[in-house]
Amino acid sequence: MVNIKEVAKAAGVSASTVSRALTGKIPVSEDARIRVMAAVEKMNYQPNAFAQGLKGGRIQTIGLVIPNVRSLVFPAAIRGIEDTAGQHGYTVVLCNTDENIEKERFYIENLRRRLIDGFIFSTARPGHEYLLDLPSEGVPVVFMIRQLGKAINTVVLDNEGGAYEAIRYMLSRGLKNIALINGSLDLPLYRHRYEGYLRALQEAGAAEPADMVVHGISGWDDGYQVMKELLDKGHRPDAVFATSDPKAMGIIRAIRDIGLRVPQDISVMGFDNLDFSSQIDPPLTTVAQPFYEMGVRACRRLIQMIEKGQNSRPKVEILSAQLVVRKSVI
Amino acid sequence: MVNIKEVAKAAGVSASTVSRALTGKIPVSEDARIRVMAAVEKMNYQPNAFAQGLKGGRIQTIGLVIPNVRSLVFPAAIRGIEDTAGQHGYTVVLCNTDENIEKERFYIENLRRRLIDGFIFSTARPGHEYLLDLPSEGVPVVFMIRQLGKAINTVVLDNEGGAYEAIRYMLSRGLKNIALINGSLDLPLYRHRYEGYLRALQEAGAAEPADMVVHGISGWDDGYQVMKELLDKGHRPDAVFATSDPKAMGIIRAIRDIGLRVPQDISVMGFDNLDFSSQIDPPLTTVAQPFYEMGVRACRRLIQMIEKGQNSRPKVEILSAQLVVRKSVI
DNA sequence: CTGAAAGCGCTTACAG
DNA sequence: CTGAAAGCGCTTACAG
Repeated sequence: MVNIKEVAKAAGVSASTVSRALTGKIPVSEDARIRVMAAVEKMNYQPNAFAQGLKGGRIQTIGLVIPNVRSLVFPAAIRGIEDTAGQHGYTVVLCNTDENIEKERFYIENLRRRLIDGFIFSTARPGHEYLLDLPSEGVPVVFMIRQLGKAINTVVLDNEGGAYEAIRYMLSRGLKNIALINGSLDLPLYRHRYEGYLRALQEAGAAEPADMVVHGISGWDDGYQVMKELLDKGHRPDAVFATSDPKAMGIIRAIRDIGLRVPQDISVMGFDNLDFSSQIDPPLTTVAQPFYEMGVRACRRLIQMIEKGQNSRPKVEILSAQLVVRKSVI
Repeated sequence: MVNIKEVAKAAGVSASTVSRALTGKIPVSEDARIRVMAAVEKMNYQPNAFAQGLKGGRIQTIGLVIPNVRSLVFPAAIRGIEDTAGQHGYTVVLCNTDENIEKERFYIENLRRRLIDGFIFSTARPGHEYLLDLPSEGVPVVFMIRQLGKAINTVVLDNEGGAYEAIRYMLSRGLKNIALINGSLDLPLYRHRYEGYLRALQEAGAAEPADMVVHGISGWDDGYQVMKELLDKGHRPDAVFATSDPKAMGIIRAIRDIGLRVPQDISVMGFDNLDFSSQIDPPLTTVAQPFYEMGVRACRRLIQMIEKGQNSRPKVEILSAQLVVRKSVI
């Protein structure tokens, strides 16, 4: 590959001038600039990123740390990040941690060694407080989807509001006895969905049906299992609020397995609006998360921190959820 | 971050010796090695990857170029790649091209500038023949899922065999009139599935039902649309072979929309075995692709090429498909 | 086996 | 505005 000296020679200037013309921070005569640009163009010169990185410059790479790409919530967010990164000339390194703190630490060390410019984490949760120290070590960090305190720039959903609207809608449809099948309360996002559920119930003067409120459920198999147990115990809620679309899918299967219909006998509300949630039977009524947009915002914020520095107080950006009415709620 | 000189000082040796002790290619006295290792450990020294890269070493990063992470076939393959890469100390840069050749070229240039060690492409298709030149420019390349000739190391599915088995199974269930709703014949993988379909039909002495064979269909919306048209025209196949699970989902919706049942009235066979294909109603009978395994193999091969060089002829590795019987075929 | 030195390809303070 | 030089942190051929 052609280097800066060859370009300098071709343009009839010094390497310094080529560098200055290219970075654009230090003034260069118009004449020199034109000759350099012509040579760069002609020779298809691309500065060596290692040399630039070694000089303490940015390498224009960000690390994206998530639990698992196979979890259906992440692909859209990844696209948002990657598209935005690409527009700014950045590249994205993908890391899956499986919620495993060892893997997470490994990736952080490994990536810092490469002097990654910054990180986006979707792995924040209790036990991962050491992530909060990264900024003080000079590493720009943004949290996305999941949060952990307020000391880090964060982009999340209004989980409380989304759940609240979902329950309000179900109540408005005449549904009264609404079970909740929720994820782990370790994660604020599930805690907030629970709080939204409770608020809507309270406002309607309804009591929490405590024996039909289950936390710590994840994915369709778990969802199927817990719903089956509820049904086996004789519970017959009017509706179930599943705080993720996969759980909703398992729940629908369990309901049908005992010969009941969705939504005629039991309504099911999901949460996420995954790409295929419109395709299942019945098409899922659910709360949409703007995953792509979250990715875009998280990435923009990170790049801004990388390029302009963190000059203001960290901000927790909360995006609105949106109810998507389809056919799984009566 | 601590650099090699500080480690050298602490260990009472020269930087050269530290480097040699660490890389391990050039002999170092046992005594020196121990002192170096102790200092490295104590100071938590990590060599600067830029400096190493600048010296012409490997940067231990591979570029993964796919059409779109949101396409449900990729996440599992990505995990296979990333897990394997991680085991070897490699990091994965993810690039989405949306089948757009400009984006693809942009990424290739951008990544080569960073001296990526090699590429895995899932974007091979007619029009992308320039990818075939990469190896001659010294860039290790592996194709995964999609192939383009035989000049590149490739990991793909036995698409012909998978389709053949699917049709054989349907025939064995007494299904005769089997429609085909297929993807674009531009891609060898769909061409091969078509060939498998034809072979099974021929062997059974059945003719190709030409007016119920449609190519160029992609995704559930397309699948829904084309099935609806077929049905509207009065076609009533015994079964439909959809060459992807998303197409199968759209097809099932279309069948139900006109009041027919799956599989009692029309059976539907998918292809892919996506994570959620067991969860839909009816649970999808389909042909499983070992996506994770394909990722593992592709990544292993690439790392081998990076570290050992391409010393043998390129190989096209063909993995077996497996029929997964569930409930959408009678 | 070991150290001093050169050099990878940039950027930037220094001197003009 | 411009060039020569230093230096980022490594690795490795060179000399011993």
